[in-house]
Amino acid sequence: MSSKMTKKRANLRDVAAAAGVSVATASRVMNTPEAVSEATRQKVQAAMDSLRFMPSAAARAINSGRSRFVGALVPTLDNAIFARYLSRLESQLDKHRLSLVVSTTDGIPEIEAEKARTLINIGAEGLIMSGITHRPALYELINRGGIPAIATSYYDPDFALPTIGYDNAAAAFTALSHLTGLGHSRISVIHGPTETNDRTGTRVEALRRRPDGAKIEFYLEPLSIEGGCSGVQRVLEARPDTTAILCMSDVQATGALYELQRCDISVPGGLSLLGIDDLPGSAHLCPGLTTVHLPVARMGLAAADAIAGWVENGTVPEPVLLESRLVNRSSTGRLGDVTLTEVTRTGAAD
Amino acid sequence: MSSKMTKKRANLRDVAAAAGVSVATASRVMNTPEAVSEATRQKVQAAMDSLRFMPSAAARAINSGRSRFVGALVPTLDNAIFARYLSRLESQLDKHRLSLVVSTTDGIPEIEAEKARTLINIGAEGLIMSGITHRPALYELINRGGIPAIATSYYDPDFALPTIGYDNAAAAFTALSHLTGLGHSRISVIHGPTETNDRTGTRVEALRRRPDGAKIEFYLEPLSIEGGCSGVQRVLEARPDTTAILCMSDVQATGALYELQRCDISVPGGLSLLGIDDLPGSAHLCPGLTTVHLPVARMGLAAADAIAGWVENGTVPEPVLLESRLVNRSSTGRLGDVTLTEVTRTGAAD
DNA sequence: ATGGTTGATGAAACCAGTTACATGTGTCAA
DNA sequence: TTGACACATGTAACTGGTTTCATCAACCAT
Repeated sequence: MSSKMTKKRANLRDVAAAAGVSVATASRVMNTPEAVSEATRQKVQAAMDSLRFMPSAAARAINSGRSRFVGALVPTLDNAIFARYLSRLESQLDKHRLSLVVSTTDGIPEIEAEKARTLINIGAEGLIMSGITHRPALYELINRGGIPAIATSYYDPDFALPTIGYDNAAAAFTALSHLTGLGHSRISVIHGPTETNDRTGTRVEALRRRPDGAKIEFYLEPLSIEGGCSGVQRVLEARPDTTAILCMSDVQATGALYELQRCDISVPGGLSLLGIDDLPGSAHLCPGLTTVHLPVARMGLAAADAIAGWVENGTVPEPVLLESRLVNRSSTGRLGDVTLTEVTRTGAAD
Repeated sequence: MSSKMTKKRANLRDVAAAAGVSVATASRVMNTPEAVSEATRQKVQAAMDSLRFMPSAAARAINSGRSRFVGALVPTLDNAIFARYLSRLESQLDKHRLSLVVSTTDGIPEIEAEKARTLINIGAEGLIMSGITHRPALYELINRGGIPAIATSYYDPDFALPTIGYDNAAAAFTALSHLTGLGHSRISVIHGPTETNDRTGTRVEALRRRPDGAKIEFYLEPLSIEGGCSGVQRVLEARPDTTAILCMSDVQATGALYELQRCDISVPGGLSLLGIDDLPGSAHLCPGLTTVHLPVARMGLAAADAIAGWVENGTVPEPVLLESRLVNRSSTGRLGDVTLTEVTRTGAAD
């Protein structure tokens, strides 16, 4: 055994001692090398290399008060809509030299609050949440720490936190209007949980309040392809005179389309199908899914800028409303009409 | 103006002073409350509440030497295969009370090295990378800091770092064998970049070395739906006698299927189509995409356990080989045969 | 020759916690 | 009555950097 088996990672004191300088000088070599003479710089550099010195992130953070990362809370990563959003969020945060910690909540408020606590415990400088419905404990946490926090996927200028998102009620109504404009009045809506998901809740509520002359029935299903499948089964059984199915998410619409095809019901000849989200794959279903495009990439970008401005300069961001819009592909048609509408080839980039 | 506008966040000293105790006692209230008398505990707790005290993550980290988060480097979040993987990675890391920082590299080694540096700078305790081809600078970084790091999506027991993944060559060969077994011999392969992506590179190389009696031509295309579309265009132009198209990723296969349908070429009647990945949506294309299932969810789970064990106990993980397997749906058929094979309804959960 | 300025460096305080060790008090058995 | 011991608490060292301030030598203009 050698006399010194010190495996401990070298710190700045070790480096300084090895180089025969003070810790202050060693520190300067890292942060303000121009303030150190060339000879000393090289001495210290050599010591750092031979000791395999790596600065401690925690020690840095304790001085700067900065951790250089923020946390995002999303229901799931398995839905492409969130993946797309996070993708842009991460790349834009990177431009602000900020990293992204991702936490999934499964859409459960308790888990969200718990994960938010974890994010703050590990040092997140800011929080980006999904929607505006959260546990009181989460708000207390944010208030207590004065943590910059924004809510996304939902626009509400009156909300306590800055919101960056789209008008979910308008998106649902855009979808409904498209169907009623095509002559449909017996419409079945397949949607995910509304209790814990305010985006879905707002969409459903908008349709209940402004049925636009249509007779709408609602079917609650899990937010998955399978949910879309079973939703269609229920619709066909309970309401065979339905002429159009409106899914509150493209994931469910994908499942619905699959099930309709399995039942040999042509779309849009036999039944019109409409989604909300505009996933990357929705354009490539057959027929291409008509849907309401949600600008999640722009949202990721805006959210990144907003939280970055807040944590860097203390600028509390303004709410941002992003416009959703109908993407007319081939899964919807005029009532009683078999002519296909023009195909929009690929999804929009935003 | 009030006499004290001290906006600075309260620290433990402030709390201790307000409660009339020492910092040590205040600290104990947080960490070992059972070692503090009930009366003192309440005094301190009250002081913490009124001062809105929040412990500093950095100060904690500097003492414990733990940051409680690890970093993952993936090419992109936009491909569902990575989203699925990260989804499971994150949920399993959470069981180890570890958070996940996600960094995307666009498959560019320089960006990967840079982002790895950033991850370590902000304090990541471990690194989970994709594939085994990286810049020397990245290895130096890992070695210098002695940072636990594993490579995923690739199995190679001889690699310097522990690998957790599948045999990419075997996956490609499984796909090829399926096609040759159905009588196909004029096969066109559409694949993504091989220079920067060793997973794709290994798959392509495997097919070049063991063509299994087939005449294979290779078409390099971007790893996107559009890449699949243009790949099909090139195949139809350059090699119209092709009887089967093998895509090295489901994303490209999705685009290929779309383009084939646009050209009124039935699948598998006119042409067989095969993918690799088994995305959640692949089962719901029409026809359902026959593909090689890559166990990315199991991989996320294994990677989480591996890196957690390493950072918690110093246990260097063993390489893990995960089996891929063919998922036979309806996009491939016997040469000259129009009979559809049985449909596998949904993707496997792993 | 001398006062002023610049440049390089070190000593020590500081950030915000944790924790080893010391101290003091109260209880109980010998 | 005293020694032993548990319990509650305080003192101060410690984590690993950054930064302020002081020091000192070299250089330059007066």
